Amino acid sequence: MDNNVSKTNKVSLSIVAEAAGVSKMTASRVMRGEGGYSEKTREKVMAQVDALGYLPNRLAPLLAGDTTSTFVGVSIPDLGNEVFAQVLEGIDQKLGSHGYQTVLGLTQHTLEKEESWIETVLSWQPAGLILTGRSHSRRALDLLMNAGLPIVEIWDLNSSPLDMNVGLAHFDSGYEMGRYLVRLGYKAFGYVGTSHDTANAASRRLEGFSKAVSDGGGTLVRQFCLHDTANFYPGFYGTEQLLASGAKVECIYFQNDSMAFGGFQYCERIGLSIPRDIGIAGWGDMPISSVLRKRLTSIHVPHLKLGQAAAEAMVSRLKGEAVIDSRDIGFSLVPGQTVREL
Amino acid sequence: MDNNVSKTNKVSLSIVAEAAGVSKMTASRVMRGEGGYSEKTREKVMAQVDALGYLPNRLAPLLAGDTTSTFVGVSIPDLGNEVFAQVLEGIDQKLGSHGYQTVLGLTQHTLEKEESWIETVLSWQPAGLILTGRSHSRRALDLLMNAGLPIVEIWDLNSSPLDMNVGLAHFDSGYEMGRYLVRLGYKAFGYVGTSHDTANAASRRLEGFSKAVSDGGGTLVRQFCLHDTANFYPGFYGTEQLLASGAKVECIYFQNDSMAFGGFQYCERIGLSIPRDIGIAGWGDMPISSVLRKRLTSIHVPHLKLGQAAAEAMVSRLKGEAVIDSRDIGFSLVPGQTVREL
DNA sequence: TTGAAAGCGATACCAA
DNA sequence: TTGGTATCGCTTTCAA
Repeated sequence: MDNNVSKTNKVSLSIVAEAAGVSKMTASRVMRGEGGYSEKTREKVMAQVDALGYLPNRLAPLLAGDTTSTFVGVSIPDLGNEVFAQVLEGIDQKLGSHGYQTVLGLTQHTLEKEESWIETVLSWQPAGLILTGRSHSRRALDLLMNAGLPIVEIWDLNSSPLDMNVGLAHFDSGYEMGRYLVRLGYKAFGYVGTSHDTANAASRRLEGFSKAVSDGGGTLVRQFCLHDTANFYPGFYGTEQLLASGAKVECIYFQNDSMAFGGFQYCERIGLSIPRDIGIAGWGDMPISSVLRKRLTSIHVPHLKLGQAAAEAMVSRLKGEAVIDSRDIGFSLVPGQTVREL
Repeated sequence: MDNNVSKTNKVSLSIVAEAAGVSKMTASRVMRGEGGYSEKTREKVMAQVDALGYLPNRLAPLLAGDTTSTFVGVSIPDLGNEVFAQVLEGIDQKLGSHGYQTVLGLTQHTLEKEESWIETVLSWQPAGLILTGRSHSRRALDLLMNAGLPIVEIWDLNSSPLDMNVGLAHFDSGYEMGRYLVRLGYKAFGYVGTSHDTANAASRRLEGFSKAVSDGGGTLVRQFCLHDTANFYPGFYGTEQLLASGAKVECIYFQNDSMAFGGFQYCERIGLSIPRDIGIAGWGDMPISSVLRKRLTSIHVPHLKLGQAAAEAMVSRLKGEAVIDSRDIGFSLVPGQTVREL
């Protein structure tokens, strides 16, 4: 009378056990291969596993609280910015190689989206969380504290992380670029970037840059922050706006290389020669730079490695190994050919 | 750093209920706001929810089988190819706006990784799966059949999808480009792409292109498939190899615009003028094209929309609404300025 | 080497 | 408007 043909052809462990003529427990032991059964039993069970296409339900042991889950929540601002795509790729690669899966959350740079994503993902009992950025909403912080699971905050270097931290000193990278450009003799600068919340890493780069410029006696004449993704076209368009504003700038600092390339293209389009007429500096040392005749003056950051290091920190912690709380992934200046020489 | 959290301060519904002096069921009703309780009771319960920082465990109702989960597995080949990053962004945006979350799987273009990811993700009872590509390993197919949940296969247009399908006719898009270029008078072609499994969409574009070329009396003189990501540098390097091989080509067809731009840069580097000396055609009408003085001759594909449409199909199905099994997202030829004129 | 029973957290169902 | 009980799939604990 009982057609086990219910709409979901769920094959559970007890069905397998029954078919194999053993108890649930025995079947469970065989599945986990932890010993305590005869070879003959193993064969009987495995035969049914294959025949029925049994796939364990990992939610059950998780509920029972014996195990910790194998997925890690990862929040990323957006994927239109190639830099974040690379970080995510690094995270997922490394997580995957250790048997963990990525649950993605795109926050679009807003703390509200991050908060609601955190709430949802937490309700699934993830093993841990990897979050981009150091600032979180009040409620998100409460949730995170309460959850008490491993957290890696990436991107920014953070002297007082929630838990673990992998990132780089954005302010310093901006400062170094500013100092470099001032030393080359530039005095009047422009900036083109995108604007999200004010507390993001790009703003901190700009702060560092700005400080270096004023420390060196130069001026940040004008800055344009567009409401857009930090990609090619906004760089192009932002540069158009900057130059059209009448600001006299000798060199433009961009949020990243994609935007810098967009700006580069705009400058050449209107007949400016680079670096003769105007200097261009980016950030990230992104892939496009490798094919340009004039390599972009930029800051090299190992994005993929940053993601991998974050995932490694998470995995180590989950395995109960010792983990360095904070890791500086570093950066280095790439002189390039888009600014004048000394 | 204190790990007073290791014991997981599990606040369960019964703890909340007890603290509020009501039964689990009453507390449950309040949490779900489905009515059937007094205002006073609601207040008592919510006060404890706040005080204890209670967060529901979504795994429990899932286990009981009453609900279907709110996460969708999404497999993507890689994120180094901007095109896929956009598709993923479209998927996650749309999924998120309907309360679903993305569980990411990067397959690195291998069926084996896809298979093992499918197995893992299935064991968490996802609501559905969105898979890139039409080909799956034998075992993956078995798993998918057995799971019996909604599946959207994206990227390729597929006349016999496992379930639902959102994509475009890659062969046709290659054919259209080939025909266009032949009509412009080109006879000898080269191709530069990346090689993964042979059954992927890019190969189908190449097949279509190749057919159009021979139909039009032209020749595909040489093709280079690199083991790399379809990004700028491989396009640059592949073009170098192609031209160094001594093949006489008048026009090069690339796997996508990123590679095409890399090739463009190589050609100009060695003094070739485009399109005077050699023609360049890409695919995808990717963001970089918007800032180039000479827009790339390409095929426009609405990547973000493709991702969104896939997520919409999934959500509709999950809501029990009628869904068109197969959706052609379309493409259109972008003439550009990197090939000769008629 | 095997099995029976309890329990994880939440909800459906039925009772009061 | 409330609460008790069974249940989902699996593992732990304790017995045989």
